[in-house]
Amino acid sequence: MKDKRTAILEATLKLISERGFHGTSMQMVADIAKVGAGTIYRYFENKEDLLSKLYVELKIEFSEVLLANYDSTLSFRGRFHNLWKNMVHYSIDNPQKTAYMEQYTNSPFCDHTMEEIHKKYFSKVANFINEAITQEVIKDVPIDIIAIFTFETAVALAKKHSNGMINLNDENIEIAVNMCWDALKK
Amino acid sequence: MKDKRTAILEATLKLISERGFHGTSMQMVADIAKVGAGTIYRYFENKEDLLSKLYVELKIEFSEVLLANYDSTLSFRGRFHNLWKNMVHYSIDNPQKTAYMEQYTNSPFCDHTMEEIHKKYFSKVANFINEAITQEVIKDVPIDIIAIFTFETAVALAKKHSNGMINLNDENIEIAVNMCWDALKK
DNA sequence: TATTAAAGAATGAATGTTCATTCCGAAATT
DNA sequence: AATTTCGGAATGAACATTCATTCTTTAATA
Repeated sequence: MKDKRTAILEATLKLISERGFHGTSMQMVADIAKVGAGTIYRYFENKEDLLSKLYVELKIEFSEVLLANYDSTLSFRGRFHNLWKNMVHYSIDNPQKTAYMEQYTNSPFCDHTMEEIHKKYFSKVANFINEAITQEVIKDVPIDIIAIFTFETAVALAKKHSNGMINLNDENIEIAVNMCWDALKK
Repeated sequence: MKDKRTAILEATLKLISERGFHGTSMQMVADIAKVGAGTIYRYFENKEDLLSKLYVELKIEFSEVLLANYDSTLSFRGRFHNLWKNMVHYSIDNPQKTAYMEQYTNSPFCDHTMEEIHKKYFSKVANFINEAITQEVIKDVPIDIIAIFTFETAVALAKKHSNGMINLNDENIEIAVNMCWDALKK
């Protein structure tokens, strides 16, 4: 039988991605997780702790996906294409996780504590970018600006796809990744 | 003395941008607006209605800012630069409004009703983009993809600036708008 | 048997909303 | 001009409900 902590996290993800923070009570989480309400407090300090732990776990998973097929024999452009497409495919395939992360990021829950988490888990991606800058393959621009053009566009595209507002088929993904690369390349 | 409806909207903006939906009660709004709690319900059906009306008003204001200095004698590139910079400057100068809109967009409050609102108020911007596509100045790509590369990057940059995570000085803005144009141009 | 885990009813604080009442300016009446 | 009447805007205490969290009891485990 599934571990209760995991069941609680999965229930939280499902409920909050569909109904938002304000629309999700601890009782609902307990019901969906098929767990007593009090049990949640054996695994998490309180609601805020639960939300924050879930966010961090999702971000770590996300950061690992990005470099899943990293291949240093490829050109920077090739590696970037892989990384970017990984991001889009993950976001499309996991709409609830994407919605949750976006919601959390834009809430006051997400304080400056999270910056360190981001720095820590995305350090390899940062190294890759910095290397590309050093080798004058992409523009010499503050890395946070590069990150925005890379991450935000991919996630936003996937969100709009999940909303049914655009159709992100392979052709459109190819178009988009090339637009992104055009923005970055020297 | 300031009109009460406006006072309520301003209080809501301030509180929710700082404390989020869940952290803002109607009583708090009433206190900040210096209004009785019941008075809110003379102007808005309920909390959801208040949040939605505020969002629509902000979006309309935003859409008007974009084309404030529209000048059809300029090149497409020139017009795009103006539009994009308007967006960034507005987002930087109005961090609370930006935070509120982002929070609302990523919440389940924001349903498909809002799509029509967006379509309506951003139609002039859409016309501009479509014209640029027709004249083969920018890539022939679904307009929603263009929109994401334009809007999301600008707003995300401004948000990170307001967080203190990057410093969006004039130089960086110039860099960023050029990156954006590189993504779009044919 | 002793210890830990789980459950879910109980609790008290907080929330959105309502509604009986007050207030205020303008019109009507004297 | 002075007084009364009137309408609706504004109020905020009161209400039912919901919520996060705690507590007590029961079950499982070693």
